[in-house]
Amino acid sequence: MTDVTTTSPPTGSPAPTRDRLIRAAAGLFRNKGYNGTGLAELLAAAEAPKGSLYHHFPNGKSDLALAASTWASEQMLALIDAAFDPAPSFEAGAKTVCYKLAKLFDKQGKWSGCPVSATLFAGPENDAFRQHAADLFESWIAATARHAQRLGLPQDEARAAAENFYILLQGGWQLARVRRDSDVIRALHTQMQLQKTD
Amino acid sequence: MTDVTTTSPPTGSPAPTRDRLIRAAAGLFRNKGYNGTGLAELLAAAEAPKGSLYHHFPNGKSDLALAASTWASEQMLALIDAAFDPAPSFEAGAKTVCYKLAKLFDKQGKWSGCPVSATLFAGPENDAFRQHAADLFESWIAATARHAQRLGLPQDEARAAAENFYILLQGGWQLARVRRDSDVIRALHTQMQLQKTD
DNA sequence: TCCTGACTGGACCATTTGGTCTAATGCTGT
DNA sequence: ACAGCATTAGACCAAATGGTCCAGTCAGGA
Repeated sequence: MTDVTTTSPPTGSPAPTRDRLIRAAAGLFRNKGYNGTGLAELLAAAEAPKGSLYHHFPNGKSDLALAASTWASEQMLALIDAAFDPAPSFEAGAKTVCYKLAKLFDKQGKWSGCPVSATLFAGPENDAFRQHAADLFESWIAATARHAQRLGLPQDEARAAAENFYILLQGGWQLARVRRDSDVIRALHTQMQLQKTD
Repeated sequence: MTDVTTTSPPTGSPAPTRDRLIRAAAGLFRNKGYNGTGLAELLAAAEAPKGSLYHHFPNGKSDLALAASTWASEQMLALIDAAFDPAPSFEAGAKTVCYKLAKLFDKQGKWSGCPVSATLFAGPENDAFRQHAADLFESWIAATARHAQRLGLPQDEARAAAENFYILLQGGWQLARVRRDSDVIRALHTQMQLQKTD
C-alpha cells in the first residue's frame, strides 16, 4: 500500500505521465497543502486524465501524496549532499545548505512550505502519512549527521548537530514563509549550535 | 473580535455559542488543518447550528479561522508570560516555556500542530491569512524579547534570542509532532543560542 | 495477424463542501 | 404588553470533492 515507488515494472520507461503527476502534486501540495488541492486542479496541472492517476496510483490521491513527498525528499537529500560533499567543514556545508534553500525559496515564489510536512500533515487519523513523514525527516537528519561525522565531529555530536540543524531549518523556513523573506533562512547557519555547552 | 465579554454577562451562562465555535475551530484546525476541517464537523463539535456561525462570523469559515488563531495566540502569549514572569533569568523562563509546551503537547494527544500555522497556511492566494499569521508570530517574538530585555539582555541581543527561540520552538514542535514525542520540545531550551558568537 | 496488457480518455457517481435564506425564538428595554 | 434586536434552527443550494468504471488506443510479442 505504501509501496508507491515501483508501480511500473519496466526499468527503462520512466512513464512521463507518472512523473508529471508527481511533480505537479509536489508543487501544489507544497503551496496549498494536501487537503487544499483538488484532484481537478492537480490533473490539470499535470495535464493528465483521471484514469492515469488511478492507474499509476491505485489508491488515488493518498498514494500520489506519498510518492510526491518521497520525490521531494530525494531532492532535499540531493541538495544536502551537493552542499556538504565539497565543504571543508560542517559549518561551511550547513551554510551552503541554508543559502541553497533560501534561493530555492525565492524561486518558488516565497510561499512554498516544506514539501514533506505540507503534504503529510493531513490529520491525526492518517498514521501512514505521519510515519512516512517521520521516515523522510529521519533520512535528512541521518544524511546530515553522516556528513558531520565525515567532517570531523564525533558521532554523538554529529547526530545532535544534525538534529539541531534540521529543527532550525524547519522553524526558519516557516518564519521565512510567513514573512515572505528568504533572509531568515539565509541567517540560520549563524544560529547553529556546534557543540553542546552543558 | 476575540473579546470574550462581548455583550452577554459572563457569570452563569454556559459557554456562549461564539466561544464554543472558536474553541472547536482552534482544536480541529490544529489537528486537521483549515482545509481538512469541514463545516459540518466543526458545527457538530461546537454544538452550534449553521445559522449561529454566519451570525457571529459573517464571512463564515475564514472569519472563524482568524478568530480562532487569534484566540490560540493569546493562549500562547499567556503561557509565555506565565513562564517568564517569575523566572530568574531568560534561560530559566525559556526552559519553563518548553516544559509547559511539551506538557500541552502531550495533553493534546501528541499530534496537534501549532494552532496558528495549522490554521493559517491555507494557500498563497489568501494573503490576509498569511499576514495575520505574521502578526501573531511577531507578537510572540515581541513578548519574548520584552521578557529577555527585562531579564538583563541588551535590546538587540534580546530580539535575536527571542527570534532564535521562536524558530527552535516551531521546528522542534514539528519534529515532536512527527515523532509523537514531546521530549523533543522539552530538550529545545538546551539548543538555544544565548549570545551571538560572531 | 492477433492477442495481451499497459495506458489513456472521460463520462458518470454519491457525497460533501461552504454558503444562503428565512422563519421562528428568545431576551432586552420601554 | 409591545417593539426591536440578537440569536437560533435547519431546509436548501450550486459547486466541488474524491472515486469508479469502462470503452478505447497503442506497442510489442507469439
